[in-house]
Formats: sequence, structure tokens, C-alpha cells
Amino acid sequence: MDMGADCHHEDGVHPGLAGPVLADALVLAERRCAATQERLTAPRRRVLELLLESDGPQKAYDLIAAFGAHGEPAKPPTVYRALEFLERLGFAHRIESLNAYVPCRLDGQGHRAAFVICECCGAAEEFEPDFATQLAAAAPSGYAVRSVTLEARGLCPACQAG
Amino acid sequence: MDMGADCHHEDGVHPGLAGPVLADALVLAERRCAATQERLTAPRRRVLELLLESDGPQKAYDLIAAFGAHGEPAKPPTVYRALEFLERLGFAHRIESLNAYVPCRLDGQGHRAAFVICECCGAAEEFEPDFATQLAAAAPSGYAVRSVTLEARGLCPACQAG
DNA sequence: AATGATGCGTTATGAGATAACATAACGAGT
DNA sequence: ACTCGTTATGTTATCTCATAACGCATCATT
Ligand SMILES: [Zn+2]
Ligand SMILES: [Zn+2]
Ligand SMILES: [Zn+2]
Ligand SMILES: [Zn+2]
Repeated sequence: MDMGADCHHEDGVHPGLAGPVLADALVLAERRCAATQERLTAPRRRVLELLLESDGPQKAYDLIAAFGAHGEPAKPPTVYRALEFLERLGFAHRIESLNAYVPCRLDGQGHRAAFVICECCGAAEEFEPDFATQLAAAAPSGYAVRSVTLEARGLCPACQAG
Repeated sequence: MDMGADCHHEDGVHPGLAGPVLADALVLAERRCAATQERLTAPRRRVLELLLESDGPQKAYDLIAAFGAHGEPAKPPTVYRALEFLERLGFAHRIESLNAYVPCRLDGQGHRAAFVICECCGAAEEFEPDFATQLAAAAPSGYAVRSVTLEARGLCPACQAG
């Protein structure tokens, strides 16, 4: 993303979780895993924690660098495997046009995710579009659509004001 | 894309141009460049030709490998620069979720592009989403949307039939 | 305990894209 | 035709992003 050097706004509409709020989010994730016989193992939990703590979309290698509690990086497969798991369970999403990852900010687990991405400050906000009717009409010639990647670019409210 | 090994269908809804049809397309591109003071230089023209000849989305390094007339590959920046130019002028599009490139299959130059991608045969069909306004409404909390990346996955008509 | 399935640690490599700098081609003005 | 600013290309090196492959550890089931 080519964010001009003239952006004076704060990064991250989502401030990132910390303290008890973060702990609660992790406990909730534990519960949701337990309910489906999935295991929130240490590396998976750690990567989810890093995503939840973050202010905005995180690159895989940022997560790799931040993985260790005392500054030691993880090996790439450790983080990529965790991300694959978190995506599969709906705890995280990959933003294709950024090569970056965000924690899910919505409640539902099997939901379709879409994003608006601020070209100024880099914030990415998740929303759930009601595709079905729109896309069925828009898609051409008999394609049977099963999933959708929708990533919109623009300016967040703060960056419009500035 | 994870296309199962059980797909027996032909790749590419768009068969790829050749002969006089290809030549015509390149002449048209020349004209459109001339009309806006842009230069369709040799490497740009060559990359556009490779895209137009192709049956489906092309990876950058496929284009790099195929660039030379006698099998010599191009250097990566040569092709990436050409792709940047072709995208800027609307002659080609990048499909984010594939890391691949396609020639524009629609007429307008400044149009919004969207794709349906067959998970079985890999075909990618371009269409022009007409719901910009609806999207603006669907987007959350005051974001001003300026561009949209929309890539839908599913099955093309041929692969549904099989 | 033996078995099978899943997940992790590690090494190495593959795939995708760009930075940086020098040279070459163009094109407007003289 | 010459000069100069601009745009594009050639080249080298490097950077970012992601996965293959293998062996070991862990867990649940028998
Ligand atoms: Zn979500
Ligand atoms: Zn912003
Ligand atoms: Zn197009
Ligand atoms: Zn198909």
C-alpha cells in the first residue's frame, strides 16, 4: 500500500487488546476450540495473542520476529502453521492485497469476511457484507460462487477529516 | 488455489489470442496508448502479447521465463515494470489471491474489475461489478471507498457439469 | 504398551517482488 | 543538430513471502 508520507493520523482503528481484555479473548478462543475438539496449542495461542495485541494488520514476518517472549524469533513454519489454523477456525483472516493478517473482529465463526483498508493510515476494518443477492446478480454466466475475497481501499473517517 | 487432481476439464475459458486476432488486439493497444501520449515500448508490448496469448492467469515468473523469443528469460524488473504499466493503463489486471496476471477482457479503460475464479480448472473470468454504490453503503462507519478488489471462488459452468 | 493421528522443531529451498544504479532513448526547446 | 530534462531500460543484488521435507513429540484410542 502506498501510504503517502503526509499522513499524520494514528495507525489502527482497533487499538489492540491488552491486560484482562486480552486474557478474556484468549479464554474465549480456548472455549471455542474445546467445543469443536480443536487444540489451541502454545504456538497457535501465541500467534493469536500477537494478532489481538496488534493495532493493525500484521505481516507474517512481524509475527515471526515478535514470537519469542525474550526476543527470539520463531521459525517461519511455526507461524505459518498457526496462521493456517487460526484462519481455518475463523480466529484470523488473511488480507490478500496486503499479505497481512488480522484477528477476526466479528463474532460469528463461519462468516464471510470483507475489509475496508485505509490508504492513509493502514487501518483495516472488517465487515460482513450481505453478498448473496448482489454477487449472484453480478457474477457472469453461470458461475457457482462459493467464497468471496472483498477488499476495498479508501480513507477511514479520521483520515478524511485531516 | 487448491485445484483437486480430479478436474478433467480444460483450462481457460478464454482460449488465448493468436494470429490476426492477436495482432489486432496489439494494434488497438498501440492506438489507445498513442491517444494518451503513452508509449507501448517493446517489453511492454511483449508482456501484453504473452498475456493475450495465454489461456488463463499467468504468474510473473511464467512471463519472465517466456519473455525471450528464443527461450532466454527476462530479468524480473523488466516484466514487473511492464506489468505495472499495463495495469496502470487498464490493459492488464493483477489477481491478488492468485499472485497472477490477466489481460483485460473488457472494453472500458478506467473500469472496476472483478473476477470469478474456478477452483477446479483455474479459469478466471472478468466482470464489472455494478454495485459500487451498494458497497459504499455496506462498508462500515464512514469509510470513503475509492477502489475495490473483488475475487470470487467457485465453479465455472463446465466444471459444474462434470 | 502399541497404534495411528496430529502437531512441532528444524533445515533448506522455492516463489514473488523490489532497491539501486548506470545507461539508453525520447522529445521539447533552442 | 544540440542540449537538457524526462522517461524507460538493463543489470545486479537483495528483499519479502511462503512451503517442502524429515524426524521427533504429544495425544487419544485400543
Ligand atoms: Zn472475521
Ligand atoms: Zn486512516
Ligand atoms: Zn479489465
Ligand atoms: Zn472450471
